[in-house]
Amino acid sequence: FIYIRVLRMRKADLKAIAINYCADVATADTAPVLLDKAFIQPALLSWYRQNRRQMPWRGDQTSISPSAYGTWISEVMLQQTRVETVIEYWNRWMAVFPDVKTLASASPDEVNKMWAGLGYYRRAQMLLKGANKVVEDFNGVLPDSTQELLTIPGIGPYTAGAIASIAYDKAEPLVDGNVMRVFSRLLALKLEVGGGAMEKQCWKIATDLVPTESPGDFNQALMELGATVCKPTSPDCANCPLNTVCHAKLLVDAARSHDAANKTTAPQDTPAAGMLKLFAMKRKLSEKEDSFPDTLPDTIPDIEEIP
DNA sequence: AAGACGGGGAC
DNA sequence: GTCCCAGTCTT
Repeated sequence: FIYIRVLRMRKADLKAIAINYCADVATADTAPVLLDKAFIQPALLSWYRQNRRQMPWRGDQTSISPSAYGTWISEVMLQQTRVETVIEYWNRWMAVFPDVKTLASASPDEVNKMWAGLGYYRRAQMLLKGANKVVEDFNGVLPDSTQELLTIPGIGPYTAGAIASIAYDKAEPLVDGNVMRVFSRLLALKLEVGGGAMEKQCWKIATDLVPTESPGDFNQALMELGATVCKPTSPDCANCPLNTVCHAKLLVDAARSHDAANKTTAPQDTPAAGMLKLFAMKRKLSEKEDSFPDTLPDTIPDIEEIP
């Protein structure tokens, strides 16, 4: 793998290597060749088991035992909504609608009442429609294949992957905002953030990366990493289990070492901030023309958008 | 491919 | 005030 080669170089050579390397990654059509699965999978799983947050749908601090139904409810509630907000709603919901059949027999008003304050109210009605479909078409049992899950109202690609992997232990991938951010940094993807190509590439990577063993924990680890370490702003690279194989961090470190060697003033104050600024530079370059400069600029442009 | 859908926390 | 979040459905 390229990064191993780079890490063995003398610091003085890092700048040039980083520039070439950046170009390599940028033009790579398929990211999987750059993935060190043998390292990433166990590292992420190990980190997750020691650092995961407590959530009732994971069986923490609740008498409700984890179920596919409970996972479904949690995943729908979590769409565009923060974990801390969802916890109390999930607990209340599960107390009133403990299983698929109870939910299916509820009225739209009862469902709305339990959803009040969560936002995106269409989700609640979709959940009700979905419960009815599960009762009618799947004998009251949430199916375990992504293909079947996708036929249920309110369940899209992300939620289908989440239920299949987390509740049914299937090696199915999943991609959400967290995963896209983690991948964009881990592999220094030079793709427009939020664009269709970006998302497509991330699904490809996720599919290649998800392990047969503990796929649910792995997928949750990826999201948990994005939520607590590889955050949108000020990522905590020092405590990241993947910081030795992160392409973005490599590039930032190279830029910093270039600054140190040339006695230029590093525009970034922390590795984290530097990473984000370097990415901003990449964005600007890719928008102008699809090429990289011969030398890194002495000052990195202000960030416009964070990957 | 783009727009709608909600409310709350972070900066 | 602005941006973003464990997305999905509908033009």
